[in-house]
Amino acid sequence: MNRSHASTIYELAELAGISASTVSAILNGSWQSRRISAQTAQRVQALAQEYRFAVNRQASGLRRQRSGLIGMMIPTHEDRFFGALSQAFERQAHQRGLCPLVVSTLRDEALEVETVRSLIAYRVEHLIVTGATRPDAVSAECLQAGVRHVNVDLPGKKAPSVTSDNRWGAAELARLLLARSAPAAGTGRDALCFVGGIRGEFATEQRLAGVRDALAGAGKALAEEHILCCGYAPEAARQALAVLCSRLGGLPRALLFASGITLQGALRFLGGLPDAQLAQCAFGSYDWDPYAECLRFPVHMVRQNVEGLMAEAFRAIDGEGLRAGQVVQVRPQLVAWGAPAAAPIFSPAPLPAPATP
Amino acid sequence: MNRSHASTIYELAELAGISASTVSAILNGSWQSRRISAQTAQRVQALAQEYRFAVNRQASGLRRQRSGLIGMMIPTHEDRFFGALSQAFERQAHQRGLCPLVVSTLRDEALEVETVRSLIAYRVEHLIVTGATRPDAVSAECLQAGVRHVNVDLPGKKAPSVTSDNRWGAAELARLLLARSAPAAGTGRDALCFVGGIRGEFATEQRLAGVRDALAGAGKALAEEHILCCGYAPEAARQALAVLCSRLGGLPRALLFASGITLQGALRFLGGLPDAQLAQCAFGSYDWDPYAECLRFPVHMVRQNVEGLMAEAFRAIDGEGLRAGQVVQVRPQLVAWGAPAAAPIFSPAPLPAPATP
DNA sequence: GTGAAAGCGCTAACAC
DNA sequence: GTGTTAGCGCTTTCAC
Repeated sequence: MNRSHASTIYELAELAGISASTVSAILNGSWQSRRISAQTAQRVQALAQEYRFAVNRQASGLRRQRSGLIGMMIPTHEDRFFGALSQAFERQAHQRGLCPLVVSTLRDEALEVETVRSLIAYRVEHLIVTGATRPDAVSAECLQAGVRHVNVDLPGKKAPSVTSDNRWGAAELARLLLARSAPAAGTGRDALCFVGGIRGEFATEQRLAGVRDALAGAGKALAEEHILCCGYAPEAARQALAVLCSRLGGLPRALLFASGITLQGALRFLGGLPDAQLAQCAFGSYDWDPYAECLRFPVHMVRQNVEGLMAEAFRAIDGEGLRAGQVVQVRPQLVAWGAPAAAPIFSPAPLPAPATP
Repeated sequence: MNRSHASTIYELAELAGISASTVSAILNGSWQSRRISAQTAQRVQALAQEYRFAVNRQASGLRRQRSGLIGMMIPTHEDRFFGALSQAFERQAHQRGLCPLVVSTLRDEALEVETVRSLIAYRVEHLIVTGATRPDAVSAECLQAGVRHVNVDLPGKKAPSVTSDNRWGAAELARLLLARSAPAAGTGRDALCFVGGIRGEFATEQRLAGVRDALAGAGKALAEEHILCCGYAPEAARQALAVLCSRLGGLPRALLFASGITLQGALRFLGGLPDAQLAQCAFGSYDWDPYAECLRFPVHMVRQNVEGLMAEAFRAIDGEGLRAGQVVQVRPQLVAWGAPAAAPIFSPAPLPAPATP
């Protein structure tokens, strides 16, 4: 054991002149209850520090039947919402002393199942499933393996679920869009149109319900031809919007995008339009993006409460109340364009004395 | 073993009426070389499928001395560049049959070291370290543990590194900004200013060097007072920009932002300015964001080659040539504003016959 | 206060 | 072609 690389507790024990079981107790914090002298404990800890000794978590996990891992599945890393969710997840996992495992599944059913199997093989203690296309297929795997889990964003029937209060959020946003846009009576453009998302999917249908609530409150209805659920690919959104506009003969009175990705795709089309045309439409997006606050035209947004969603998810994992199939809704925040920025307008002043270099 | 939950290969073996080692060989693919009959193999595979059996990777990892895990550290998930990098990482890890482990370290030195220790404890086979504030401290841990690793984005001395070709990219961008902006001779505003990043940090200094190259080519120099390295927090960028403008008496001729995050912060300030003022300045960002293509004002961008960076990183991990301290540069792409979008402009036409609903 | 020893679930060398 | 067996590095009961 004279190499500088003590790689097992046995080697470390030998260096310290004590037994492996004592070292083990010291390194995993159970030494107090074993009444090991503070002196030996310190000596071993110093030694471990010096050799940068890292306990083998595979071995300890195997023995203790606890991996210390917690998993999260997301559709993609390239999305602000899921990025923020990952960050909140990591923070809370860390707080509980668990090692977070974030994996993306690209909204692919087969990959979702494959991934959950892999996570189970590594014996994750819990799993948070976000935006799954088939949450119940994922749940089936978890249930078989006895892994406690929660759905976030998109709910399922076989596990507790936490979602954004889509209906409320969409209704608020739609009301705002109506208030900020002018009727275009007589033209084919006097409509609020919904773009993006997937028909039949929970979040989409809830958001549509919210839009209907808002329209009903204004004595209007949502016609089928004003619903363009083209999925979550940016290019599909661009195309759907182009078709819509050529059908209507211009932009509708208001556009509500189902997600940040949808807005992103729509911008490819909108970016090419002259300001005069853009001014005829009120834009809203169910998802928030800092850049969208500074576009050429106003976009109102709904910002999901990421920390709130994760907090509820962890509560569900702790077994606090929620049962399979139950859904907790977390209210998002309406970010009206121009309202919160409050950036002090810079007023050109006579050149002040230059600050000393 | 009459519960429906076979959780070890022993239970599965009993169900199949054969030995555990045979089951093991069948499940991990080594059965061909053990000349196990295709028949038994099929039988066991079917059984495993039926019971959704998942081999315990902690145990197999322990035994084989191979965890099957590969780690990646990133500063944050809430960033388009690192999000894209994570996605590319996952794809390539998956391709090699490794389970990807992405963890964020919030540009915090202590957290970086803590995290790498944790990953080593789980016995990751390799590690990709991106945007680390102290890559060499991370390397020290890896070297001690014998974990092969690469730095990406920010290089280190103790491991091979892969970075964006910052100097080239920044020079191209700066040249474009000069070409797209008008001199403001005689005023204090006739300057290209650099905002964001950290003085002394590799990427920042390289980008500054690129800017100097471009300026030199135009017979100009970069004055210290036009360099505002305020770190990577959006709010700091907003503030730095506000101070700069009140010092100069307006926006400078051109602004080059060190990162997407910096641009994001700057927008909080720029968003409050009237169009006339914005028109006096050319904007550029070293990082790409789809939203930024549709702002009220033109922003030119440098888009890093994420797939290329990861491909080089994996090559380095495979031990292909690179030595500790060596740096490979991957050339990014210049995205000039207005150039690539090519979104067909919608021309308002007489309302066409409505598509059948 | 500390050590010896069994076993977590798997793999691989060896035996037949 | 398949089974037996000895660990991988750790934790934990029990013994002293």
